[in-house]
Amino acid sequence: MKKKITLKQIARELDVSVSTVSKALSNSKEISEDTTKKIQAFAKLYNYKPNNIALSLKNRKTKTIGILIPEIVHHFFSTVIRGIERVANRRGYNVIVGLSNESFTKEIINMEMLANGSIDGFILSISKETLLKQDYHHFNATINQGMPIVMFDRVVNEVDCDKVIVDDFNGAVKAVKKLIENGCKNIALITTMDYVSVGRLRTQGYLDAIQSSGIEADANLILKIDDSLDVENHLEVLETEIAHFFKSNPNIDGVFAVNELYAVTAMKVARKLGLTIPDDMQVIGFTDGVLSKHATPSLTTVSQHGQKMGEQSANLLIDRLEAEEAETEQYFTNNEQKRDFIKMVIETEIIERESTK
Amino acid sequence: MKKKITLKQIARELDVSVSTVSKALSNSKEISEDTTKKIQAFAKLYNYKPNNIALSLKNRKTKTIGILIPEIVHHFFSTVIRGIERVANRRGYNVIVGLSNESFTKEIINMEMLANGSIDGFILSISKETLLKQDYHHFNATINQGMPIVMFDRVVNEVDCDKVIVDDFNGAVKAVKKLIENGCKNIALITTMDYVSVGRLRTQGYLDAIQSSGIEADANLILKIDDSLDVENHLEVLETEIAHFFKSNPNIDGVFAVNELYAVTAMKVARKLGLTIPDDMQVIGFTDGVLSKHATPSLTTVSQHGQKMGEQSANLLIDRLEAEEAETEQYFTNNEQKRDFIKMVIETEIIERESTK
DNA sequence: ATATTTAACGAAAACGTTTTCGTGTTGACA
DNA sequence: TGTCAACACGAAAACGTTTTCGTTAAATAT
Repeated sequence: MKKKITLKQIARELDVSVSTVSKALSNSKEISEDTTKKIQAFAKLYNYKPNNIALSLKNRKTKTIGILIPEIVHHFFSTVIRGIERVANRRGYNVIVGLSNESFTKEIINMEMLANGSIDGFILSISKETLLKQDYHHFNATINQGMPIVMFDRVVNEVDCDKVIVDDFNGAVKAVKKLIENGCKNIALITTMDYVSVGRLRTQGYLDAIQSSGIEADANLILKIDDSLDVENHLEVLETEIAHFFKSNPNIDGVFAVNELYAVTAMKVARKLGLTIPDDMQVIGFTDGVLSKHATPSLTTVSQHGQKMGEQSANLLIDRLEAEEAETEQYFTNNEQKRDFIKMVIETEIIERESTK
Repeated sequence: MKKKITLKQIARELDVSVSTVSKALSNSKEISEDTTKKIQAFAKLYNYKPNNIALSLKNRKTKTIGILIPEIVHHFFSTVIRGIERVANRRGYNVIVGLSNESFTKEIINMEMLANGSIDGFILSISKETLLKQDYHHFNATINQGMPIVMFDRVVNEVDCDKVIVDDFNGAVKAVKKLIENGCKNIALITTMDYVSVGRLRTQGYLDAIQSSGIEADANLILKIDDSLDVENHLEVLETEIAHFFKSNPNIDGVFAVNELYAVTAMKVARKLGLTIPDDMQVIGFTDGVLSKHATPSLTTVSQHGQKMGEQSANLLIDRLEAEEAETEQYFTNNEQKRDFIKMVIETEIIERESTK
């Protein structure tokens, strides 16, 4: 077992000082060509690689960014991570992930665990419980300690930071308008409770699209699902609720659902009730995941481009980190020329598949 | 902006030495009750938290484990991560993830990036390209540097380390036997190319189950998909290949697929060909993901318990890390009492749903 | 009164780097 | 021969901790 070699060991072995080794390895012209070659050869032979931790301590930056998300077994979030990892890696950063599991406490614990030097900045999406409590002090606290945060998807006005969101409102409008164009007269909405902002925005988009088409919104055509309960045997509850909903409103000929699970389940229930899709009922979901692509019939969805969100978030964060760095190196700190916080909106796109005409 | 406070600053402010502050905060009885209280109060007021990087450097361990997987937008892998994160967090560790994207080179780059002090050990699943090249030197190299590795799912005999695998062979056997019990006479296999070990094992299980039932294996009933190509417009290729396969073998009444995508696609194609499931054809897939659960009809699958695999992997790794630690503290190193490498097998389980009788 | 213990604290090393600032030796030049 | 660069290298500080080993003064024992 050959433990990793350090500068000190190289120095001792070659009978030079640590500083000489360090300089030689960085090709400093302070060191003679002879010794430089000798040291570099030795270093290569023993596969020397500088210790990241020591570098982090010295440079006071870790070159890693922390991701904090509610859940990882979730197509949307994993695409976002993929996007983040992609640009992070390209720009020389690592990513460390924490899962809040939708819990306020775990969110805080994770943040504190990572904020003590392990990372240079956060990219996160707020947990449901935190949104419900509306307690955002931990975000502001870490920002105040000088650690930048980028929020994506589930964001909140109470925190001042860069944000990357999808245009939930317009996405919903687009979807509902498509249903209207396709001839739907009675369009239902299947949504979540209001405290998750994205659900709320999509609901507003639905209402707006309906009303702007001269149709009168009918409260009976809106089904709100409480998903705060146990997720596992949630499925049957969901099916029976939707079944009941469809039976009480037999005139429904179009459905807009705020996520793909609701949409797919709606299709399944409709089919069981003897309806054919898209002839009797057209369905559009939000979030373009595996389910949408492989359901039968495949589902028309509003794509939110998770990977792109991740990439943008990472770029925003790293841009800010490197701006800070440049600023620090400036002698005359030109009056706190801070970049303003950016709210980036990722446009949605409708992916047409078999569930609409 | 209140930057994080350090021991040195506390010491200066309170006019004591750094050592005193450190000791007071750890409740050393070397320090008088008065000063201890004073220091602790001050530390609390300024929300002092020790810097993780400094601790890592001092202790020569980072309390974080590196995950290296081929892909994250993949239900199985994300459940594994969830499992890892769960026990890692419970046992005081963070996780840092790298994605190889099924590429040999990215796998190496990621390993080298993390192996230089950033983590204490690896949990990984080998990329397809690496399996194809059969070049495992980078794994052995990092192991030789004293960094423990746990491999899961896609493992390989050439590397000596702890491994967590699912019983692919028996899982396949179980699935095929169930099809036989259910009356299937001509059972097809849809699988991948052989170089991914799990695919090979599942294929062997299929063959074994068929033969042990007295049926003669028919090479025509095996469809091998080459998934090394572009994944995105892979779907249509997949569908046409399966359609062609089904048409040339109209007698097929049972299908075992080595992953859920193949299984769901098979169902879709079968349906288009006018077959009803499970009456005309029964289908069982491997890997219990979202697709299986929400397909119509829902898919009977062999569950590989990804989260459990993750949990076991993390426990194996951390156990080894802490064993090493204990060993280091021992004065009389009792003759390299190393724990042998463990190969843990996670039993599969058949989840019965609508695609079988 | 002297010796010894104890209490309470500080100095310094160590973890592995990088970088600034010497310092000694050489050679060139006046 | 004396002065000064240039060259090649080393010492030390710094990043933020923890821990070992003093050190001083007071308290106790003899």
